[in-house]
Amino acid sequence: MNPKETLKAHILKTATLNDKEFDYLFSYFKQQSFKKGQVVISEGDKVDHEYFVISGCLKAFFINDEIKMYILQFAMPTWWTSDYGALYNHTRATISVDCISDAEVLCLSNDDREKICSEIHQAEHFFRWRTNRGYLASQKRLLSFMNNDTKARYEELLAMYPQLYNLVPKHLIAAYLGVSRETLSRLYNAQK
Amino acid sequence: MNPKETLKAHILKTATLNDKEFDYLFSYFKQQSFKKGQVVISEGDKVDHEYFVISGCLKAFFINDEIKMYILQFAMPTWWTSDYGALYNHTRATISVDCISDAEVLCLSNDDREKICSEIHQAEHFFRWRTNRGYLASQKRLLSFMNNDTKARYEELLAMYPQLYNLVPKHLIAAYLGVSRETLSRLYNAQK
DNA sequence: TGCGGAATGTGATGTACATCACCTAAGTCC
DNA sequence: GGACTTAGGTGATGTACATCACATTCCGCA
Repeated sequence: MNPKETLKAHILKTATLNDKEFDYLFSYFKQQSFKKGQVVISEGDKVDHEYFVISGCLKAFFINDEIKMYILQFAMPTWWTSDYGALYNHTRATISVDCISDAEVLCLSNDDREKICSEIHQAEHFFRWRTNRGYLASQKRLLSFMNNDTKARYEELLAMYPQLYNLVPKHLIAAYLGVSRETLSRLYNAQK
Repeated sequence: MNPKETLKAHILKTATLNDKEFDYLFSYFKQQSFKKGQVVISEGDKVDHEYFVISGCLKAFFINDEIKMYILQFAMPTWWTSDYGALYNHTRATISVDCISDAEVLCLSNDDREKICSEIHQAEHFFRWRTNRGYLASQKRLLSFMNNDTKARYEELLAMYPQLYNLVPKHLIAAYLGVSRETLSRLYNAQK
């Protein structure tokens, strides 16, 4: 499926737009290609776009003072990613985004999103529901963090996204789970 | 400030509604009073309302298999609370909500919210931004969980909401931080 | 094709936290 | 106002994880 059809199918799941409206909306998106390892948003950047993933896999991550990385999100096809804190509050990026594999994305500016949302009620409806799903996912992950040990969270992650096992190096999985790579290694190499 | 004015001021911060539109929107809210300890949503309930806090403090929490409680949110005046997962997906409550103190709330059904959102574009706009803020807060808390130790998270919480220190028993603070009450007690009673 | 860096495995050791057990003080209810 | 419950403090002990150190394997690239 091409980028336009992918986005269309994605949006029509939650909003009702006719072809003309969708074409108008789509005209604000720019397609971009990235190579594996390429940086999309770097800490300190001015952030004014968000990204809809067509193919490949990106990661959104935070690096703390001790140069330790925590991954907030693996962004797979049909997922959206950016530093939303910086995007909405017009502050510099604290979250970085880069590419785990070659990737195709559709890119939309914050201003254009707000313009579309104010012009097309159903577009605003779509973005409300998209954020909603993100909120629920984040809350679920928070609960899992408090309630489950590392092993349970690891199995939960792989059950939800089996592709990650082959696609993503283990030290990045560890950075998503919030444990050291050594601990993760010991976990799934335990004899028992 | 009375409930109606409180809600109005809250909504007008992010949306543009004239008096007639706001009065119409407000007509869907029902006012409710709760006593300290009273239960608003109990695990297993059918959930069809969300709650806007006028006064007092509620908590939204999860209880795991070992009867350990984790607090997702302390809901203070002008905050919204519910089991949003259950509310949006029409499933039974896994999150419970009850009152830490006597409380006044305005209550809105899921159906009515969706009706209002489809009728008034600016209402949809408001609810998009509300969810947005929730999403960003949740993501921030997730990062804090991965990056900071308990002491730092405790100080972060009290710096952000100083009222909690007197309003909320310490074992509930511990349940919010995701540590045992013993650990929290030792933390701030340490001599050094 | 072979070199250098990245990814991964594994042992030794330290530490933050949980858990259990028990104690005291402060509500709260008939 | 005494009895019972709830909040909170503190010691002893166990454990899941981090950290450091080093070995090994993999893999892109000049």
